[in-house]
Amino acid sequence: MSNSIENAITIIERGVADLIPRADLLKKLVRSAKREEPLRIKLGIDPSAPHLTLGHSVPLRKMRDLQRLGHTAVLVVGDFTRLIGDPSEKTSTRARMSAEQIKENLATYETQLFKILDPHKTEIRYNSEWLTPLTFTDVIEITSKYTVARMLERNDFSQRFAANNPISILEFLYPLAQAYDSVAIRADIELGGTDQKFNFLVGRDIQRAYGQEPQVILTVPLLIGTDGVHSMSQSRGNYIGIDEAPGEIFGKVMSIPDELMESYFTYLTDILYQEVTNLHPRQRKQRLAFTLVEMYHDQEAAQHAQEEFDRIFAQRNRPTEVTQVKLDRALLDEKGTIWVVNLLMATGLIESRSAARRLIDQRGVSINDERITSFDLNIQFAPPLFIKVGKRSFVEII
RNA sequence: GGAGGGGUACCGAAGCGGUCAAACGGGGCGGACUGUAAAUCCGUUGGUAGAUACCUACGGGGGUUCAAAUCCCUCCCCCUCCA
Repeated sequence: MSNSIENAITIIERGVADLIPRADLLKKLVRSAKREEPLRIKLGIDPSAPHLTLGHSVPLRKMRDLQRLGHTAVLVVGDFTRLIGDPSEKTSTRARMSAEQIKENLATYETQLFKILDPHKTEIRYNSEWLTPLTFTDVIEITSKYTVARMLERNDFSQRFAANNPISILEFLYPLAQAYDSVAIRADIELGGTDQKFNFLVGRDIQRAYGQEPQVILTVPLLIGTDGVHSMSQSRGNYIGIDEAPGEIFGKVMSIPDELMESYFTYLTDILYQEVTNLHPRQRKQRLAFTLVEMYHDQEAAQHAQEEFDRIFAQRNRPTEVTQVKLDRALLDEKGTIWVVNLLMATGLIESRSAARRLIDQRGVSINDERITSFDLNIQFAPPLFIKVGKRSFVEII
């Protein structure tokens, strides 16, 4: 075996959870090298939320590795499946979406995708392209190639079946549809999170049934979100978007539980965790935050974000830049004063007057660095008024 | 087709005529402590009200009652068992 193939395998295997079967990958790599034909690597993209998160970046970074080895990324957008939704899914994560919604989300995807991927080696395909034209006859043919028993091999299904929880027929169709995607794009490798393993395996079988060589399965671990408990997702709100502002990314990273640092370093950066274990946990996390901001913005932004962070949270100073909100002068009385509650509402940071009162009661509000202790208070309006709500929200009223 | 169980706030789950804006747990938010970490402790978690009052809320609609999340009717939805 040539050095370059060996080298490629090493790169591909780094940070991977499953590689099934390894021998097939080898075979494909060798053939690809010999024929100078790039492998087609499939990665499913779910258009259900507008941002790409650090969670998505895990398989995307793996994809980038593969691109660097010369292979082609084929991103399959599940627009068809999204249009249909899933009746048995109560978490609403699989709710039906309109074509417009999907389109809107997708519009924001490309620039985000190409922060990681090489656009010249990327194909973006929509599965409605080949799924929509299928007839019922076609669908029946596909279903005839798989059995219920095999479907029930999926953990999720078998558990629900055993617990007498409903499984809709449609859910059986999803893995088949996804498998058919692999047929349609002639995938050599399918890449994704470990939760996709079963679907990927179905893909192999269906490809075989259609006379294709089965794809190799490459899964990466699911990244735990900022809450330290559940995998990162936008519906859960425990995510960090790669298109978020530098300060946001930095702050969110600093708030992740320490236990997450190793996986974040390993799956999100090129830094080896062993290189940073000697640092104080706070320094280590700071390094992580800095690196991630640098990756998705630039070094200057990272520097700035770090300084701001220290300024606000370590030294408890005001941030250098604060959102400014112009006060509607009609809210002022003849004496030029304004009721605190109204002032807080003007910041746009608070949902209701009741919430504003609560916040004041809980000593969570300060104006010009002075803590407000009563909501029965009129403030002399001498702009700018610097208002702090909670630990991390600042507004300047002008 | 038949029998039964259920739909309560962000989630889970009590309540089953008044004392219910609704116990309890989780989550969220605020405060203390800190490394905006974790853990811990305290508070808070419908809206309006310059606050002891009002309005909207317990699947939808209608009714009984001085009074309903709680009783009745009806509709919708979910689950289980039998066929």
